[in-house]
Amino acid sequence: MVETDKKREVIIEGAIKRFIHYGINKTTMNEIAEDLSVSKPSLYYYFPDKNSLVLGVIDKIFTDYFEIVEKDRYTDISLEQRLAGFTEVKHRFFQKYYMLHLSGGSPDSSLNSDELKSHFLKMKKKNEDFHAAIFQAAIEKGEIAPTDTEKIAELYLESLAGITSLCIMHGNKELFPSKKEMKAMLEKQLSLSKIFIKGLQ
Amino acid sequence: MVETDKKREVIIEGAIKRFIHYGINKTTMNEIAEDLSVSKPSLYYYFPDKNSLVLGVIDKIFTDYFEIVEKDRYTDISLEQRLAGFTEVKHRFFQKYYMLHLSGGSPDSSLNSDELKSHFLKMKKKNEDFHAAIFQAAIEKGEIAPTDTEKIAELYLESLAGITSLCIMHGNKELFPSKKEMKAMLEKQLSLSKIFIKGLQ
DNA sequence: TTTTTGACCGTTAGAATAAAAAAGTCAGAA
DNA sequence: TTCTGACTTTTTTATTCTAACGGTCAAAAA
Repeated sequence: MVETDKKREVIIEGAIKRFIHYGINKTTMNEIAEDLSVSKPSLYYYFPDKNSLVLGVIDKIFTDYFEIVEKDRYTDISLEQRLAGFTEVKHRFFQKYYMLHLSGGSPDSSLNSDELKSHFLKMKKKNEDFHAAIFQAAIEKGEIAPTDTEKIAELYLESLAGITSLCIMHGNKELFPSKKEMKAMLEKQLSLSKIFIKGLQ
Repeated sequence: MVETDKKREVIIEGAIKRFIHYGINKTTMNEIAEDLSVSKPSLYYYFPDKNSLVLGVIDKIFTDYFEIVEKDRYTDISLEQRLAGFTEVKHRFFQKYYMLHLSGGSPDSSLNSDELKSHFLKMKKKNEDFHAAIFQAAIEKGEIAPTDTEKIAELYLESLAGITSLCIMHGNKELFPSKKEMKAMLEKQLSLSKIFIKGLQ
């Protein structure tokens, strides 16, 4: 039913608005329903439970992310430029969806259910595969030396994610990292990315 | 009074034994006193409060750490070997003192007081300076290209620390990361360290 | 038949309180 | 000067309670 999918989309977008501002745990199904001027049971007609809705939200966010990075996949730029671009995209998403605590290490971890965690790991794997393909292409172009692209992609992404993780934790107990911290974080990630690529040559 | 310092040392070592097993927050001053067969007020004679004792403990741990790495400072080995050695030392300390949650990002963060945090930052700075000097020496030897050693040292250490941080968080809610996770973490750090150095050449 | 809803139920997260245990103090003994 | 038993104050933990939340259902609306 295409009509059903449309409504699901509307609900997901409504949920995202709340989630971005208040976080997943502080957003109730009632609030989402009221925002959309429908009753709570309507929500439950389209999503069996809150977890499913959260899953839909996360899936949408990742779909959006992959859509953007896929666009850049076959552009003719250097590996360094490409990865810098991806880093910036990730950074934008990190900022926009910060309240959803998708980067893990959240104080009130929103992703408690095994279902969500497993889906999250799937997305992580997809991203690793995507980056592995990027590295593979770079090898074929002679930009970097041949290596185990899967391992390198994982290491590369975890190194950058680790810096994000540190930023979240060292955040002085504020709800939101400051603009300054955010900027410093991005710069560190770009520097590291640059050095990392050079180290692969 | 040298006798006083000796006693302080004994108390610190007793505290460490408890801290290693139960963590800082789950260790009481009474327990430390009983272990040493003294009364609680005796402890308070040598340390004005628990924070001071914790500070003493942390200071001792860092002193031990720096003592080890300083030894390797002027040995005639490659930068890669040297940093790999340091990484392994850090890893040993991380494992040994895991329950103290010195790497931050602890669920029950032991380091709440500003005094402790500031001391911790001092140790971090000292470690950064130490590594900056290592990088400087490597530049002078022609092992790596000239750069801003302070920035690079910070980035290098944070990259490795980030991996530790991810390891702690993704730890499946167990009290202790498994041997397997620990090994994987160390290997990632060594790989990253290697690539990082190569990227500095 | 598909979609929507008001009214309802069981569970849970959070506030409030009480009880326990911990940190920290002090007069005085060794 | 160093140490202790007995004490007070503060913090942590356990408990209770309640409001709010997630989720359901019979029935109405489309």
